[in-house]
Amino acid sequence: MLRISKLTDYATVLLAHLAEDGAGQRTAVELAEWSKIGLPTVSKVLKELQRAGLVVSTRGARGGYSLARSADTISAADILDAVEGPIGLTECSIHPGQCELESNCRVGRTWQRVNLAIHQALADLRLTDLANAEAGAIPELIIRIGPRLTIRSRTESA
Amino acid sequence: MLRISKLTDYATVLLAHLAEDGAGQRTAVELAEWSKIGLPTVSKVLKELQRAGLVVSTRGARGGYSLARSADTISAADILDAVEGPIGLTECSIHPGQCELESNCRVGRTWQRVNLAIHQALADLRLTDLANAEAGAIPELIIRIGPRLTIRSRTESA
DNA sequence: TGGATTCAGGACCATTTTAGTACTAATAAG
DNA sequence: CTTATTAGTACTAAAATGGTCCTGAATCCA
Repeated sequence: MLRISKLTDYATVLLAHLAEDGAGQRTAVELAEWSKIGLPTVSKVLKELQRAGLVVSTRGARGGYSLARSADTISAADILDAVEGPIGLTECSIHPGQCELESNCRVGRTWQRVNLAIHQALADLRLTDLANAEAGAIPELIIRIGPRLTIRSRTESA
Repeated sequence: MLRISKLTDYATVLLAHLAEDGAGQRTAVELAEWSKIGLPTVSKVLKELQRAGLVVSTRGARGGYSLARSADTISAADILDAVEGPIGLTECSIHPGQCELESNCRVGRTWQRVNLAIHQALADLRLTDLANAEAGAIPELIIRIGPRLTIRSRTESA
């Protein structure tokens, strides 16, 4: 099934920590120690998040990273886009017209719509939700593609 | 953003063709010529689909491949699972407990639920839909994660 | 001013994954 | 028996991924 990269996963872990009450500013070293992720890797991820504008950094002694805006204005889609770039589900999601198969291909359009739908759903999932998962902040999660069925999953499985 | 592999894309193209009216049985050679995908690759994909039970094959002269069951009982999730295996969005979606970060990690559970939701949504997207995308067979596509927002996208964008 | 701290920007490498190929064996038809 | 066609598997090449390292730039503080 679909996968997010480890680096994206790290990014969400780190951002969720920065989003905790009064976390304020943290250095890469602190975040690495807390998360048990290697320092160089933590640095790399944070640098990418900085470029994407999700965190702000201050250099020098007493520097560090903090969220660039409030946790409920940062979405999972923002994080994905920041770390993995806007990679589509299929080649033709990003570069339409470059696929030789397109003449025969009836499935491309559908994949593009699936891609869009997932993206939009993730845009509705906020860092606040990620950070407070166990507090039951995500009471339901619905993904529906096509008119037939709706699946609901309540917080505790099922 | 999330990505499906090229092989999975090929699989949907090929299956969609097999699902067309009266397509019946086709050889790997025919499918390769029609789709413009290389023969060895087509063969590889079809073999995987056969192992997964999505197509049936007959060997020997006059052999070939055809759908194992009707196109509306084959879902996009079936195809993904067949070609890519049940890879989760994150490591801990598949092997819970093997991640050193889990103690601190508040985000894992959420990703697992996103993973599940996407999977279930794809289970509702049938080969019939993929094959007939332009006939408007997918009037709406809704993915919702979290209680806040619902996004609808009608067939012709937006 | 100079040293210490901390981030920025790359280059770089190792490993894994993905895509694609090739070869041999098995099965079926005629 | 010959031809057509899939099954299985091993293999290779290319790309993506994860992770490291080094050098430079900003900032603080003594």
